[in-house]
Amino acid sequence: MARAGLNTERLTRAGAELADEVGFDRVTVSALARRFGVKDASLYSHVRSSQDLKTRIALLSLEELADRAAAALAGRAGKDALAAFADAYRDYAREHPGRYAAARLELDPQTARDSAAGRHSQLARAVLRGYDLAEPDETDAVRLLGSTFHGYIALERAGGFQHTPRTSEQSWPRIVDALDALLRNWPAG
Amino acid sequence: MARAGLNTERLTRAGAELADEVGFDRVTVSALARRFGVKDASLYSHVRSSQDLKTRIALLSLEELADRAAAALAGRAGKDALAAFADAYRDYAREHPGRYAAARLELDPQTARDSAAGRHSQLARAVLRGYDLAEPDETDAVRLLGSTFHGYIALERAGGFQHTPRTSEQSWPRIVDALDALLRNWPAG
DNA sequence: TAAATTACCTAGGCCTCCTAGGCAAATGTA
DNA sequence: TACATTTGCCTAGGAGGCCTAGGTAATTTA
Repeated sequence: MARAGLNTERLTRAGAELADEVGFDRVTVSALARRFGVKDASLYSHVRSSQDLKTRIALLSLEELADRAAAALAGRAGKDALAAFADAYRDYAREHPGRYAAARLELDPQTARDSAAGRHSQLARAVLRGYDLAEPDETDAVRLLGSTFHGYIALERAGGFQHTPRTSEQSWPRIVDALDALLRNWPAG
Repeated sequence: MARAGLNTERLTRAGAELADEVGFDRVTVSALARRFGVKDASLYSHVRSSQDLKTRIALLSLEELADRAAAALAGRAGKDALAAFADAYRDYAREHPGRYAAARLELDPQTARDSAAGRHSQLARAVLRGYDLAEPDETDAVRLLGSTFHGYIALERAGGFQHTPRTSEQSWPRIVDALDALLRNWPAG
């Protein structure tokens, strides 16, 4: 019989696509096998477990997201950079909801260290170079930005902003404005 | 044979405890049945499905969390209220990680309307009464607060703040300071 | 071209979700 | 108190997901 030509990389990519189509939590070994027209057991030559598959999708997504954020920041500074950074995350989450969810998967510490997570905080620090923050304020500001963007995207995706006439679209740039103002006037310790 | 004395309420409470012990995503009908020493099938007289059980745990948690936030706000205003509100969420997440995760479950629109979610945004608006924001800034500020607190707690729980010497404990009050400063100096549209 | 490797298979075990139908305990009624 | 009704939990069983062991056929290497 002809072979399907599976390998870890292809499975990971197909898993990411599947996540975007049906949701990250619905990515299963069985569903992925079905997509390739092979039996579940066949996937275990390429992927150790269902958890391993999900982790690989998470790592892929973190890389993609870091690439996007880096591209968005190139040549920008100050508020411009802040807005571009913010939009890079939000746009990725809208275009690739499954991958974005994957990027939020809890990784074990070692895997996290080997991931693109470090690039993400470097990029956030790059945004802050346009403002005037000394340590430890810079670290706190990085945390604030990450928290706010992630939190907003999560609440938006969960439909949390649909109960008032003001759209999520309208609030978003104003929240970026507010963060910009805050970073320019960070309170003294 | 003696009966276990199950009912929807007891199952929901036990499910919430189970969530805190093993994680919300590990709450299963089987695990809950085991805890009561009955067969899985027996639970279906009290709960329609696994999803139904999880939704009930989510609603319970949202109520509890709103109660806590309301109690924290009583008699406070301004930055005091902001800090108490923030701490109420974070403390609940630490004491009841499974319930907190449950409270973030995506609810269908009707269920969300019937939930305590509305109380949560009312409480956030109460915090903002200590600041001087007109609509639509107030709505945007509510969204910012919700996003930031939720995002921070999520990143903290995922171990996202463990890669630098600055602890999450140190950053948190500074982020509350920063939000207070921002609310006092909200940028003009 | 033969040997070694690799890709996928079958078979089967375990777990979770959920339905159907049954019996026995608790509760209501005469 | 006796019977009827309701209700709580049961057994049986199907479907689907995860994963292992062991096999065979396709491909690559020597």
